[in-house]
Amino acid sequence: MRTKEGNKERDILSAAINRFAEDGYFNAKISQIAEDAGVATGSVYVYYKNKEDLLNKIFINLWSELLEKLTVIRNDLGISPINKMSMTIDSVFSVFSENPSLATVFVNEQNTVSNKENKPFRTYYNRFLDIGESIVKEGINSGDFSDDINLQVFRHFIFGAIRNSLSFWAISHDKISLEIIREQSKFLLFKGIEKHH
Amino acid sequence: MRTKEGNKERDILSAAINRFAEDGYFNAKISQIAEDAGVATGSVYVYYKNKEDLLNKIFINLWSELLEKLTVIRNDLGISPINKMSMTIDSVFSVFSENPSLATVFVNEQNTVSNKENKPFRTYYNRFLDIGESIVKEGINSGDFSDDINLQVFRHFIFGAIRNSLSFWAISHDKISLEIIREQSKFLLFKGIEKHH
Amino acid sequence: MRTKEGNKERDILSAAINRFAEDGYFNAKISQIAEDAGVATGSVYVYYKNKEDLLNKIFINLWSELLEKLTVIRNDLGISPINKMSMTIDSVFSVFSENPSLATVFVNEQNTVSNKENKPFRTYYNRFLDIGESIVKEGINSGDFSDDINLQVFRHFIFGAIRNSLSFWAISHDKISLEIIREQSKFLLFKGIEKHH
Amino acid sequence: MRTKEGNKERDILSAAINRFAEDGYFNAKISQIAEDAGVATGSVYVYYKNKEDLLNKIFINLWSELLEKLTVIRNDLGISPINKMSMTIDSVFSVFSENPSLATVFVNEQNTVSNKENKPFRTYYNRFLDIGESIVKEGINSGDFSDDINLQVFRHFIFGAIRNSLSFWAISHDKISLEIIREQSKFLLFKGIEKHH
DNA sequence: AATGAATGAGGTTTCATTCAT
DNA sequence: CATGAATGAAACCTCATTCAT
Repeated sequence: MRTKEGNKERDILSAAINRFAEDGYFNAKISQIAEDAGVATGSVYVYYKNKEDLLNKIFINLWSELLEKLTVIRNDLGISPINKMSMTIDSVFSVFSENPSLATVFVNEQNTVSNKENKPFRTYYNRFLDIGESIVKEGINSGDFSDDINLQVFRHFIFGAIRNSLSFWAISHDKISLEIIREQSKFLLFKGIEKHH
Repeated sequence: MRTKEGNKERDILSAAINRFAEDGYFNAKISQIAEDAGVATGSVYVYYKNKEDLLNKIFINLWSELLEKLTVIRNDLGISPINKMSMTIDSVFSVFSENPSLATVFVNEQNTVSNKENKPFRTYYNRFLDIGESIVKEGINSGDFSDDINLQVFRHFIFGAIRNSLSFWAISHDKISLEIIREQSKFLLFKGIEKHH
Repeated sequence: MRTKEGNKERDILSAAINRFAEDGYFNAKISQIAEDAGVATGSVYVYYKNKEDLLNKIFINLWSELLEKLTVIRNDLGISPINKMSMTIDSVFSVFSENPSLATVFVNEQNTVSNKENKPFRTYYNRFLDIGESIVKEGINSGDFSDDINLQVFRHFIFGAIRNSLSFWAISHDKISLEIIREQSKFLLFKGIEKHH
Repeated sequence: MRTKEGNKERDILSAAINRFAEDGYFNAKISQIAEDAGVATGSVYVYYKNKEDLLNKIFINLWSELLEKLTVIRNDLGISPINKMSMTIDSVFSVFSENPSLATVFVNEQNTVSNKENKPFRTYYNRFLDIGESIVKEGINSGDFSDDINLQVFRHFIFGAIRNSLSFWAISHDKISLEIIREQSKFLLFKGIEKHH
C-alpha cells in the first residue's frame, strides 16, 4: 500500500486514460487501472460508478474544457473568422499535445459503450460542435469562407481529419512534431490540395 | 454430406458486419451473429477460426477490394491526377454506399483487437495508402497539387475526413444522401474552405 | 478419399489405440482418429456406436484374447503351477510387445469412462483374473506357493506390478528390452527381493 | 475486506480430490468442485490458475510430503535396509489411508494432462523414486537384497504393485483393512510367492 | 474513505454426434 | 456403406462489481 499525497480520483482517471489507450476500453482491466493508480481495486468504485463511468468522465472533462476555450474564442469580437478557426484548431491540438494517450482514447473509444446518443458527454460535445459551426457560418457571412460549404458535412469532415491526424501523432510522436501536423492541417483545411495560381 | 443452398460463409460474415456495427465488436455475441445468419452457433467456427478472425476477414475483404480498384485507377495513363483523386474518393464511397454497416465497423473497429501492427489486413491497407500517396505525388509533380503538401500528414488527414464523413452518413443515411457528402468532401479536399476570388 | 483394401473397422480401432495412447482418451479427437485411419469422420460411427465404444472394444479384444490363452494354460494338466504362472506372464507380455500403444492405453485408460463396474469388458477381465487366481490356488495346494498368500490382495499386487512395468517399457522400448523386464518381473514375483542363503 | 473463517484454498483442493476420484479429472466440473467446497465458481480461480493447476497441486503436495518422509528414513544410519524398505511402504500406505480418494486420483490421473515430462510435480516424484532406489542399492550392497535385482525395472514393478493395491483398497475400504494389504504387500515384495523350505 | 477477497453471470469455444446426400 | 458439413450442448474461465471489515 502506497501513501499518495495526490488526488486519488485524478490518479485513477489518469491511469484509466493510459490503459484505455494502451489496451482498448474492453481489454483494459479495472484491477490493472487500480494498480497503476496505486490504489485498491475497490477504491475505483468509491470515485466512479463503474467502468463506463470512467470513460464518460474522460470525455466530459475533454469536451467541457474544449467547449470553454471555444466559447471564449467565439465571443471575441476582435478576431476574424479565419483566425477563430485557426485558434480552434490550436485549442484542440493543444489539449492532446499535453496528453497523447487521450488522443488515442478519443480516436478509438468515443463511439464505444452506451446505446448511441445517451452518452453523458454528448451535451458538451454537441455544444462544442455547434459553436464551431457558428464560427464557420460567421466566416461564410463575412465572405471569408466559401458559401459552397455544407455545414452538416463540414463538421464531420474536419472533425475526422483532425481526429485521425492526432491519432497518427499519438502513435508516432517521436517521429513527427505536432506543430507540423497542426500547420499542415490548417493549410489543407483553408486551401485544399489544389495549387492556386 | 449435408449441403444447404445458401452461402453460409458469406451469410455469417454479413451478419457479423451488421452486429459489429450495431453493438460494437466486444458487445456482439457469436450466438447472435449465428442466429442472424440462420445457422447454429458452432457453424461460425466451421468457417472462421474465432471472433477476431471474423473482424480480420471483414477488413481483408474491404481493403483488398479497394486496393484492386485503386491500382487500376493509378495505372491509367490517360487520367489526370485530379481526376484520379476524385475517382479514388468515388471508389471508397461506392464500397460503403453498398454497405453502410461496413462504414460503421470501419470507423469504430479498425483499431480493435490484435497487438497493433500484426493485423492480417494491414498488408492490403498499407498498399492502398501507398498507392493513394503515389497519386498525390504525381499531382504535385505535374503542378496540379500544391507542393506545400506533407504526404505523411495528408494521408491521415484525408483518410480521417472521409472516414468520419462516411460514419456520419452510416448513421444518418435516411436524412442525407451519400452524393452530397461525397461531392462536399471532394470540394473541401480540393479547394479548402477559403473563398477564392 | 483414399481407397483401402484393408479392413476399415480394424483400421479405425488401430488408429484409436494409437491416439488414445498418445493424447489420452479425453484429448483424443474422433476426427483425428478418422484421419489417421484414412476414413471420414462419420465412418467411425458406422462401425462404432460412439467414442466410449471404441475404448470398450479395445479392452474387450484385449481381455478376450488373454482369457483364451490363459484358459488353455490353466487346463493343461501336464504343466506345474510355477510354469503356468510363468506362461501367464509370458502371455501378457506377448500381447503388449506386439502393440506398445496398447500397453499405454491399458495403463492409463482402463479406469476411464463408465460408471464403475458397468464396463462391457469387465466380464472377460474378471474371468481372466479368476483363472489367474485358480492357478495360484493350485500352486498353494500343491505346496509350490506359500500359503501365506492372500489371493484377493495378490491379484491386485501382481497385476499392478506387471501393468506398471509394461507401461515403463511402452515409453522406453527403445532403451530396454521387454525380455529383461519380463524375466525380472518373474524373478521378483517368485523370489521377492530378499537374498536367499 | 471480506474474510471467511475457513480455509477456502484447502477446501477447494479437498473437494477437487474427491471429485477427481469420483468422476475422473475430465468429467469433473469446476462448478461442482466449487459447490462441494462451499464457494462460488470464480473463487476456484482466486486460488488456482486453472483446472490443471488443481491436479498439479494435488500431486505436488503428495510427493513433496512423501519425499520428506523418505528422506528422513533414508538418512537414518541405525536402520537396516529391510526396515527402511518396510518403513517406506508404511509411509506410502499411511498417506493414502488418511485419504482414500487421493489413492484413486493417484492411480487414475497421475498420467493425465500435460505433455508428458513437463509436470510440475515431477521433480518431487523423481526424487522420491531416486531415494527409494538408493535404499535398494544399500540393501544389495549390504547383502540383504538379492543382487539379481535390476533397479530400473524394480522401481516400476514395486511402484505399480503398491499403487494398484491401494487402488483396490480405495474402492473396497469397507471390505478389507489397509493393514492386511500393507502386510501382504511387504510379504510379496520381500519373499515372493514361492514357498521357501 | 479504503480495501481486496469473493462473487457469479455469461460468452467463447470445442467436439462428439448426426444426417442429407 | 461412406461422407463431412452442420449442429448445439456444455464447461472453462474472465472480470466487473460487491461488501464485510
